[in-house]
Amino acid sequence: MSVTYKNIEYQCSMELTLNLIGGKWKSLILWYLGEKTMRFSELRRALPQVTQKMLTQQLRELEDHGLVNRFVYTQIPPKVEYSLTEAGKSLMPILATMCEWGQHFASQAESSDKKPV
Amino acid sequence: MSVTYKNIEYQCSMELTLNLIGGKWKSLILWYLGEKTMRFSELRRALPQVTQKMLTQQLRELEDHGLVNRFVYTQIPPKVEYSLTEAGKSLMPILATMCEWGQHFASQAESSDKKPV
DNA sequence: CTGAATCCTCGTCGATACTG
DNA sequence: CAGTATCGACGAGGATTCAG
Repeated sequence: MSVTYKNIEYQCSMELTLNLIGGKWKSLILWYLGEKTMRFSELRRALPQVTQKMLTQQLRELEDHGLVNRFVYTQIPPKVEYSLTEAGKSLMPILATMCEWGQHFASQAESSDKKPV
Repeated sequence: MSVTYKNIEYQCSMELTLNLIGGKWKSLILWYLGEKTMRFSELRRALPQVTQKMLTQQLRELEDHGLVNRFVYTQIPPKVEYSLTEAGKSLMPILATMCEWGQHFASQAESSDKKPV
């Protein structure tokens, strides 16, 4: 039942998965990278509400967990491209399912929230 | 693309889903309740590492989000049973998939982490 | 352009004590 | 049994500045 990753033990492997994608912006980052490889500045434009610090941090963690590839072009000005690893790609169906579920849930909630006035 | 729930707007409905199940102990609680209805004290025993405060808090949130039913037996001593709503049950396949993915991911990582000494 | 480093705030969570 | 209330520690995360 329990799983260990990076010296951290989880009661259930589901917890591990949530930890990998549950970062504040990770799911969105993965989602964008799922469509195409992106440069750092592209991601910044795509996610304006994410501070640079957080974007860098989340990308580092994703890279560290082997979900994202970081490719540096050694040149001036610097250019860095991010893309999904195979592990990252294998996550996409889950994210897609969560996307659908969330949409359905929200529309259900909306109709039941609309109490008669 | 964006979704609103409880007056909070998410860029993607996937974020909403993560918010609903991403609480520190929510996934585990849902997982247990997925197998059977449980009393508060049963959950406590099943999740010893969760403080009573957190357990109550997470259950309240799950209930508030319509994922968990709370049924109070009006008696002395008190008895409260928690179970999944239909929405909560519909979440189980996602949790199961995350469980499998996490397990697979961990075993992959393990083999590649074992660097030759 | 892509980052690292610092400071500071604010929410989360654990520990503890109390209640119907 | 099933909570609520309060306090304090801790860390995530934002704003800003500096660097290669």
